[in-house]
Amino acid sequence: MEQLADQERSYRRGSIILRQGDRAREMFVVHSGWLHSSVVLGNGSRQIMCFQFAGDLLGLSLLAFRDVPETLTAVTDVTLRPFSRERLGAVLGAHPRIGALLLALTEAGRVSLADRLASIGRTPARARVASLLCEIYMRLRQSGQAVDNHIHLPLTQEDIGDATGLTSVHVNRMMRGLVEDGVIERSGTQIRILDEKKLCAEASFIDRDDIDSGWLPGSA
Amino acid sequence: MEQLADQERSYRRGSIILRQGDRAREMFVVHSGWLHSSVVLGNGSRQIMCFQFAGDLLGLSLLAFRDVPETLTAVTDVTLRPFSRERLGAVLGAHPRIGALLLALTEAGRVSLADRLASIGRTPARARVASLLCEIYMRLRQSGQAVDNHIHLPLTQEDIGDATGLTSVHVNRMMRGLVEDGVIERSGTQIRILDEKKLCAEASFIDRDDIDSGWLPGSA
DNA sequence: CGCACCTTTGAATGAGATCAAAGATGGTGG
DNA sequence: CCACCATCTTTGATCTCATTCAAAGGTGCG
Repeated sequence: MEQLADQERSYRRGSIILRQGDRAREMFVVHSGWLHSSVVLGNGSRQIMCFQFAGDLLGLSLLAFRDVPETLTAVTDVTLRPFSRERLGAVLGAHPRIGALLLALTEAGRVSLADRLASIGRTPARARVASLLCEIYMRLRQSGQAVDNHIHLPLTQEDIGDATGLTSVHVNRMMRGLVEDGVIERSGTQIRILDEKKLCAEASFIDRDDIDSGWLPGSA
Repeated sequence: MEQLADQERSYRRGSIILRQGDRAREMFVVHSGWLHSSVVLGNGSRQIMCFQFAGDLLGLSLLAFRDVPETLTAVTDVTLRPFSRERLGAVLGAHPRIGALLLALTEAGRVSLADRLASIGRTPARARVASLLCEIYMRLRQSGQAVDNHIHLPLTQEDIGDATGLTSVHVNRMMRGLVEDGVIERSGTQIRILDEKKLCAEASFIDRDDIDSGWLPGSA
């Protein structure tokens, strides 16, 4: 399905792949590594919207807007496979099923963003941090990147703050609290989930079903 | 394009069209009226995600999930035109262009949600209220429902609070402040934008381009 | 006209921000 | 291999914005 992409491209940790406001050229499939998309506001503060892992699609906003609405930053070293809008258009024309599948994926992304919005808008700091950890943990586990309740979290507390709408100082206190209460364990960038149930409960975490593709039109 | 829908259905102001957690049956096109989609968390608080007006699509999450993730509530009396997933699937199979267009629309919805997330996560109360007013005003104006800088806002301050992550008490104080500073004017559910520039500036409002559909595959 | 709901206002409280500075950590170059 | 420097984490004190609680006006619908 994703032979539509060109050859791989590599970026260093910290690189900016797309900058908000730039004219968009292409979209990407993540081949390896972590990224996040964020918005920087007039007052200089940053809101991280979501994190992307291997297999995720980047820059689909190009489908709707000429100018990139969100900055894409590499959290770790990454490799991406770019593809153009025209190429995607051709594929969609030939394979309607792929269009429908993309539609479902995008919609799932929207729901995930909505869940984060509820977390930030309506829960206290500790729940927001728990929610972020929970979401990342679940996603990594689903793609086999969580071994034994144990994940690699290459984010600074500043990053976590920008994703949860908190200051890094307060993130520190909340994480510390989660450790003290035996919910998680930390050493460096490694995190172990000691009490998944409690973590999910504190986060008001909603575990969404897997994507349901039974309705898709027949493949062409 | 939207002959795929069945006959119109009417709902009273305050009705719940879809309830989170229910098994989804169908999607809708808004024919007339206002709605909003929201999530209620375990602690009883509610986060309103977005508002829908005539022409908007409802319940697309059915494309990805069996269970409805967000509650859909009628803000005013509304009329909707339902359509099924299978019907949409058939249309997509026959007209890839429509799939691509839907993809662009959904992506635009995602970006709009991201803008709200930035507002709630990273701006103070007054900016959040300004941002919500700004967004609603722009959307209504685009669909010709704003006459002379003047809109009908059928929301309680509680609603506005649930959309901005604030309490209704604080929303009241912020709105009052905007009035005192000559940014808006209110009487009942009517709102007049006196200083659009100032409103946008306070809101860190980002006016997105119109949707760009030049790349779509040829119609079938 | 009366009742339900919404808006407005004030005072007290509290969660999270801000400011500042002292430890850790790790990557880099010598 | 070690030392150094930049970056990140941790901690404390103080401040402030927003919440909470409570009660008094408005408004419109039945």
